[in-house]
Amino acid sequence: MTEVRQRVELLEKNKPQQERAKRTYESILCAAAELLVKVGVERISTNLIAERAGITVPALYRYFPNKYAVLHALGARLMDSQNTVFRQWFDEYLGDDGPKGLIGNIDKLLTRTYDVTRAQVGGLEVVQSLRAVAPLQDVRLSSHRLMAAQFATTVASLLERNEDEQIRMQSRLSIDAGYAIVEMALEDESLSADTLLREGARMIQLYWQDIVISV
Amino acid sequence: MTEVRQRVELLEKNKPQQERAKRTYESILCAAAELLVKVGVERISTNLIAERAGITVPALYRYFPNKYAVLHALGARLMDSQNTVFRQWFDEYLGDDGPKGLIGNIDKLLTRTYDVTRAQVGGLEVVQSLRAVAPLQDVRLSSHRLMAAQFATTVASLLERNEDEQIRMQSRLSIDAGYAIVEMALEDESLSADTLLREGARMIQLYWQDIVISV
DNA sequence: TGTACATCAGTGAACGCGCGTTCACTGATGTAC
DNA sequence: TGTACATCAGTGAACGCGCGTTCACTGATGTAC
Repeated sequence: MTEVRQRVELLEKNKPQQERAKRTYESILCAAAELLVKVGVERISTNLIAERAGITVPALYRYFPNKYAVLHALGARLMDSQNTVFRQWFDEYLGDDGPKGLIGNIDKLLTRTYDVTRAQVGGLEVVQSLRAVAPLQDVRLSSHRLMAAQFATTVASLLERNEDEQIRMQSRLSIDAGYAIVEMALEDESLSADTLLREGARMIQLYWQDIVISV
Repeated sequence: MTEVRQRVELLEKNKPQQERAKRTYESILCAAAELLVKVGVERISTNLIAERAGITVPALYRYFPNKYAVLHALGARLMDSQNTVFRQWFDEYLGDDGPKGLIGNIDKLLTRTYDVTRAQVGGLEVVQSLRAVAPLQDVRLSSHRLMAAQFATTVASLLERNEDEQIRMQSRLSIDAGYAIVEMALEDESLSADTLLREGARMIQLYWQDIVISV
């Protein structure tokens, strides 16, 4: 999605420095998250955000150039949480017995990712917006690419295999499948998140067992 | 996602009857699809759609009560195509040797779904909008539920197993995983769609081989 | 400890614009006779 | 084959409203002396 469409400034303007300003900044992000749930991406506006945050619109413009920058900040924060979860999981289960520690504990990763996304107000809506709004797509994509790269490098070295195109692709596929399963569990409330995540993890696990065996 | 948020009328108003009206109707859907690509869900409007379709706004209101109804029609049409692809694949590969015909040919299903989605202008953007816009979410969910139900019923009977909660969930998981992989191939152009779909199909296939064995 | 002052933070008011929506209307189509 | 007429399809003009954005301004905070 490197195509151009509409270029939009996503960089934030002034950083909040004083205590009061930091509270304002947070209340903007918080209001935006709530509105994402309440009215959706298609209806959210700087006016609505400022009103809900209890400030005037020019105060919002002090920190963000437009609504996309607000969503960007919100998305970047969530991707950060997810990356952190991944890194912690990775460090925790990367044992001495090759890639088995990782492959055998994918359910933990999915569950923790589910929990951390669910914990943030509007977590699911943020992810969906990152997907649907073109200027924000790179936030999600580069997060996934980062994790996939880390996974690929480590697993390749554990298997004493070259880190080739194939294993990078397999890693990326697994990362995205994992997130798709988490999103599915969040989207469809008629399903049991628990069993869904467990089965989803099993699917990815079986895939990697097959890859490992065939080496 | 049965929560209320904003209720929006999605039913279409007058059906086009005359030849000219059918062309108008089509040009509305076509313009909407193009605009979804060009400006995104957050910016699309009845004004823009009418302008691009070469008609005036009241003409659009003759057929649709609002922009959500237009997106709904667009989404329903795509889901229909995907359902048709699924049904055809299902009938084609449902052989006499149990579920092997289906399980062994998941790559065909993914490829055809990819092709049909790619063929529609704004196909990916439509799917992403169905996800991100709350009043439209049921279109996608019920499509996936339908396919999952069909798959579950058939596979359960082929395995001479009860169609219980578990096999329904496993079917649903597979359906959604499949679509996630197709969307991934459409989203990230830096990946080879071909190999991605093949590997993704293999992941789902290994999952079902394991389910079949454990009976 | 007190205060003057620089800088940071937020306000009120205003703007032009595109949005969704509706109205009474004109024009196009198709068919009954 | 021609035409009158009912119905279908699309128009032009208008509306109030919320949007994004900017301005000169007031008020709050923190610190140098």
